[in-house]
Amino acid sequence: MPNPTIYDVARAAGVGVGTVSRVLNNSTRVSPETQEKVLTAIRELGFRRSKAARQLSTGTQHRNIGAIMPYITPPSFVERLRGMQTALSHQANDFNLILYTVSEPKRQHDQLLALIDQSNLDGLLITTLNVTDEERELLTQAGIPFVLLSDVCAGEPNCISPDNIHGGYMATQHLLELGHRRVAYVGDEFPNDYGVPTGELRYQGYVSALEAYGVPFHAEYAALGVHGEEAAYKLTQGLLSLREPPTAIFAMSDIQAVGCMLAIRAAGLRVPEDISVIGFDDVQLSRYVGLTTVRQHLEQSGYLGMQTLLDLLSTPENVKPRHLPPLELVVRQTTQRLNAT
Amino acid sequence: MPNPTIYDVARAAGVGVGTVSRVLNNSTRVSPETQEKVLTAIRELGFRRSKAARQLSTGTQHRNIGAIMPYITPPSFVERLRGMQTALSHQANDFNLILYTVSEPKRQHDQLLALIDQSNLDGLLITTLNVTDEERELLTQAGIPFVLLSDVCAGEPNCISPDNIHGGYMATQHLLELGHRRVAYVGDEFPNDYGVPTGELRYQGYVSALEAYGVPFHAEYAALGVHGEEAAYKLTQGLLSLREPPTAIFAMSDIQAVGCMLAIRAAGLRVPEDISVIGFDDVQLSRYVGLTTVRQHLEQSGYLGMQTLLDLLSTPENVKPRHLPPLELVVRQTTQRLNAT
DNA sequence: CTGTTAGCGCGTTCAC
DNA sequence: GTGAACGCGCTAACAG
Repeated sequence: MPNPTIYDVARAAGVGVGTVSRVLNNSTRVSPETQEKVLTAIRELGFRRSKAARQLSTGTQHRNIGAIMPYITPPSFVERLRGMQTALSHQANDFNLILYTVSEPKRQHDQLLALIDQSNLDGLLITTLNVTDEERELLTQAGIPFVLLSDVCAGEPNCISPDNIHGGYMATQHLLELGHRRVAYVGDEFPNDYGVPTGELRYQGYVSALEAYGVPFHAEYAALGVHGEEAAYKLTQGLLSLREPPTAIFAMSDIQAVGCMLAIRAAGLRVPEDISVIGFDDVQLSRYVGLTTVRQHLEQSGYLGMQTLLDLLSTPENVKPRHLPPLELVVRQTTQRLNAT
Repeated sequence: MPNPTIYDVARAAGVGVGTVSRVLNNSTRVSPETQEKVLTAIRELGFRRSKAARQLSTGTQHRNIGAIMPYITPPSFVERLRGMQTALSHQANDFNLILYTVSEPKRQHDQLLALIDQSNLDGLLITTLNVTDEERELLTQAGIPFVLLSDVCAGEPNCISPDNIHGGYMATQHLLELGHRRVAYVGDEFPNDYGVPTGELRYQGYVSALEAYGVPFHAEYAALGVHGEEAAYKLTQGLLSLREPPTAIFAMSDIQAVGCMLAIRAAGLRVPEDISVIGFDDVQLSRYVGLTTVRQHLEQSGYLGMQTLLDLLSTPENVKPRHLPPLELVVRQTTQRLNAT
């Protein structure tokens, strides 16, 4: 008997199901001896009551909101997650937040299908993941409202996303304004495994800033690789070994900027005296290491995403799109004027 | 009509519930016109099918594991969370991970009760939170196995926890071995809001190391406050303004160590030339800032905690306690021999 | 105090 | 193709 029910327990204990239910909910008084009989029966059968049946019977609907993202390793994802959780605790305490990560990029589609099929979700927050039209259709068909926190949905009301092209422009502009001309870019290769163009957009911003300032683009200054600090470290080593190494680097994320700085220092050079570095995101870490960066209000984007989703759940007809504050240049200690020292 | 059912939909569409069910699962063929009728009825009524009923009927049990922690702000919590998630994706893909944070310490008990009462959980991972005997009793009574990742359960099989006293000793010992005698401690005040003695234990390690090395304890070197980088910053300022400031600081967490370093540098002093700093945890951040620390394998502790819980769920009778690797001293660039420069 | 029974909302046979 | 039953496991209201 794989899944014993209260009936099995009742039979084993020689009582009625009502009695079993009572001891389960230790509600009304049950005689100590029958209570004991029931308890032992439960133990021996390994009985565990079905949540579904309980919910159905009591009418207590559990509301679940899923948050799916590639992983929770880079701080930027965690900060968004925190924003979501905060919004939930502020506005809707009766929702569960279920965390999903994509174990493998190839499995993303299957995982999404599983989520939809299980249909256990009332809403879904999709972070930095591409969603095909077919998947959107399945989601809406399954009645699961969703909000996207990525660049694949710009302009849609259920989309929270900064202007990454502009952000890339801002970062590069900052370096150019400081007099740098040999400005390198370190970022994700594109298209990436998750089909999200964030890296490409920031790169575009980089290219167009160079153009705007009349600085010729050099392909060797564009160092693209997988995401993360380690990869950025290696890419930077490559940059440093150029016959004309850059005097400034724009890394498309703070975590990659940290990798750059580590590589620069490992090579015996100083930041910013020898090479300026600017990142992107402004995660907490950046304050600690004094990194100049472009702030994209990550936590708030999670917060707004959750708010939008809750709107979608309560008043689907009438959701006003919520907007992120504009990107901000945050100047700290890793950038300086060319030849200032 | 707040919660329309398939019956309502069927009536509105002038069909039977079976048909509605069919279009819902777009299984067997339904005539396009009736399909349309049903769809519009669904839309107009705002019908959403009950997950509970569906689960009950299909027999698909959803398995949920809860992870509750005070917050997800400090990286140490996130790293444990990541370990849990990884273990889940490795060993049991059919479990959901539901994240709970304690909005207010006072509400901790109520939130736990709500979790138990909703009884939506198959298991619970409790991180850095104190659990009273009464709460444990309620949990077991509700048939919810749980694993504790904190210091309130040392020795129990469902407990994952490092030897924090020893860790505090190790950190302090490192500083003392380097010749420091004016060794300060920066850490959480105790008892803290969440009733967890971690801070107190590390502090005990600090005190006993001093004693072992024959270094008199000075109360003014023990700087206690709320958790976090900002508080550590201020505590350090206080330490620096002493007539005999410390030459070394043991901060009970890496994040607090960062606060110390920021304060030291803001005061125009250098780390480690003027003051050595050692932290505790070895979160990712610490590698980036070159912090000397005591590694407690946070991610792995989340991983082991989840494994233990899964054991508890599958073979309750036969769970072998899982052990964390021993604490490790990780020497980087924020500590040096007294007067070495 | 305790056994019995009627739903909870949906999926799924069955006959039609 | 479609409607009408039954059952999923549990709670609650009702008799006893």
